[in-house]
Amino acid sequence: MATIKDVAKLAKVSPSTASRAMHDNPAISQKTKLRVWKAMESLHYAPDFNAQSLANKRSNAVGVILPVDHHEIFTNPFFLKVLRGISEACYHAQTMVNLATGSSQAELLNSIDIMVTQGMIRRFIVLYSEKDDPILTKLRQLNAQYVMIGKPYQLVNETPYVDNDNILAGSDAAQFLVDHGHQNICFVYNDLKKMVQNDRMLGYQRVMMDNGLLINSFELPAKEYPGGRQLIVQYLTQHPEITAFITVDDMLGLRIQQVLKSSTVVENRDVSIIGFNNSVFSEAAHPALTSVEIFPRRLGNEAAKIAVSLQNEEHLSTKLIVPHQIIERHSVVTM
Amino acid sequence: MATIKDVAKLAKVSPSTASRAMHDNPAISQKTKLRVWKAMESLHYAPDFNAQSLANKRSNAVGVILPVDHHEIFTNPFFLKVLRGISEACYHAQTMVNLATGSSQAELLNSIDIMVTQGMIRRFIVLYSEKDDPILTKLRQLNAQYVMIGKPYQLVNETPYVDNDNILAGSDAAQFLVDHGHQNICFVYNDLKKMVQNDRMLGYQRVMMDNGLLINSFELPAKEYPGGRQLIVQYLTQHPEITAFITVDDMLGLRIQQVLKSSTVVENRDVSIIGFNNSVFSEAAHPALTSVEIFPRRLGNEAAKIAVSLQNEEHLSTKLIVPHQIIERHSVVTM
DNA sequence: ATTGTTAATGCAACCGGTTGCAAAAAGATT
DNA sequence: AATCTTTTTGCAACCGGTTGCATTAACAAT
Repeated sequence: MATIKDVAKLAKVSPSTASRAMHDNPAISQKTKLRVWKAMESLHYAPDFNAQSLANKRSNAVGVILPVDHHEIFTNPFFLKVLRGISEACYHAQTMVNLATGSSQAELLNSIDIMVTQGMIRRFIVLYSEKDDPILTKLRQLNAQYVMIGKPYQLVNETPYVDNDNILAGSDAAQFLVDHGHQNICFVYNDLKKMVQNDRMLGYQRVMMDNGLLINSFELPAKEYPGGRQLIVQYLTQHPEITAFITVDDMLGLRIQQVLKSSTVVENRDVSIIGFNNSVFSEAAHPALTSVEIFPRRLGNEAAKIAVSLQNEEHLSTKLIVPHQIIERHSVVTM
Repeated sequence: MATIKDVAKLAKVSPSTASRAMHDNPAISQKTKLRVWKAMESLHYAPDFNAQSLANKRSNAVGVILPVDHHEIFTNPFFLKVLRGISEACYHAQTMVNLATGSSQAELLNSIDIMVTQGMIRRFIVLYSEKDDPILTKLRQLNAQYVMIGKPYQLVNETPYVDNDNILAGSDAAQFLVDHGHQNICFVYNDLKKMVQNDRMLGYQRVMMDNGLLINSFELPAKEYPGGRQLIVQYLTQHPEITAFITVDDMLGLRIQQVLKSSTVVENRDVSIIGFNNSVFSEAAHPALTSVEIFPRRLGNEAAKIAVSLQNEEHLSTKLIVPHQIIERHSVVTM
């Protein structure tokens, strides 16, 4: 591997000049810059990552923070898609991607601490947003920059983020059902601390109110996985008026669908379902699930682009809204 | 942040002694070691990651290589689970996890090159195994160490890997069907260059031959996603004798299931299905898919443990076989 | 005590970059 | 030609660790 000294030698300048030329420092004359660039080229020079981080006291890697997953549930393909998007953007930005590690919240917090204090990583992408997240407190306390995927709960204006317009998406889903003649629609969620879920619910509520319809919601807690069958049957029997569900993730929709198909108690009940995330599996379901595509890869990609451009102390709060799109399949029928 | 000089000062030794004490170098006396350790403790000292990498010319991060995904298909939750396992192990080993980036094979190759030559990352975990993979050639050429998840195609004996016994898993799946009275069983795959698929097929074949049964296989190529419906219908009509499928991934099974349920052409045909990977969605299907659980998190975890313990030039080739388990649900019926 | 051996420590250079500041070069002014 | 400005460059220190080798301390043997 060529070092900057090799470059300097070849260009007949000092290493410091080579370094400055490399960074297009205005103090260096055009002539020598060209010489240095040529030398870099011909030696296939690329700066050493660690040396640079050490000298700059700041690495140009971004940290990626996945939600801790308590119950093996959130092996949701969504995150993998997001990761692909991040990976793509970081490739083009010549930036390394570092996964925060750990399997509990405490471990994750510690991991982030290490990444910042020992690894000099100062920019993070947080792949989710939930209320009162200690991770964010930690990041702020460490003086690290971060972009979120999902709308922040606090400091909305100061935090750069990329998100779908989940309120709108929730409205659209609800409106879609209303347009198909449904009046008794239930919103199914998981954990309202997650901002996505919260926002989608808000959107749903707005449409219901605008149409003078009753609001129904049903929590199918993460802990209930993979059971929850009981809960679903119970809800269905207690609410015979419900003709449609909006589920905050396709998986919940799929579970309801399964219960509907397999439980004798609620047999022959025709219930429509619209989910979110357009997971590959919703397509394989029968009937194939109508779902809201939220373009996770794009979310990741944009988030990463923002992350790599984050300046040191500067708190510019870019926001970017990625569109969503209802993918119509067969799980919603007209009343 | 405390540096090693602060530690040295506090322990009244030179930085070199502090460094050696920290690494438990036998040249340092027990007395001073204790003094240094105490100092480290009280200053909450932890070595700077980049400085260490620079001085050692080797970082203690591991690189993670996901398969390139050509058609947005392999957003398989499998990989996310593996990642969780890796993340967990690396946390405990105080090792950073670096994702190789890029969205094409060429980009990935380049990314790996950069990680090694500029980032000094020398240990990788390759999350898949396929025949004639240029990624491996690159890794070898860069003199990097790697662990694979999945049995290597070449250099089986020299390459450390963790895998399920996929031949056995394939056999078990086939035997399971045979035990349920099936004789005409078809093996459905995606891409036989993937070693998992290849091995499972081998296992399947062995059982069929041992039982004097005919071997049938059916390729449902990745490119056909999300279509392939035609292909499935075609296969089913051309092979009326088939009563059961083994699919190399649950998703393929789910797709066949869907076709069976929704196509009038093949209506009323009772076909059993057993899949692999026990994805969350197979449970939500109707009938719930019987599937082979391969414990991806464990695979990732073990692979990471091996990766972090990989010595510099040494080619010890640990192998580790993670058990599998058939999760019996309702998609296989007795003939 | 003196010398020989071995164990324990420190000096100084190095890893590959960056940067403040002084020095040299180039250009402008008288 | 001498002096003053303004550009352009290089010296040397630094980032925070590691390590070969010389040095010193400790101990044993005579």
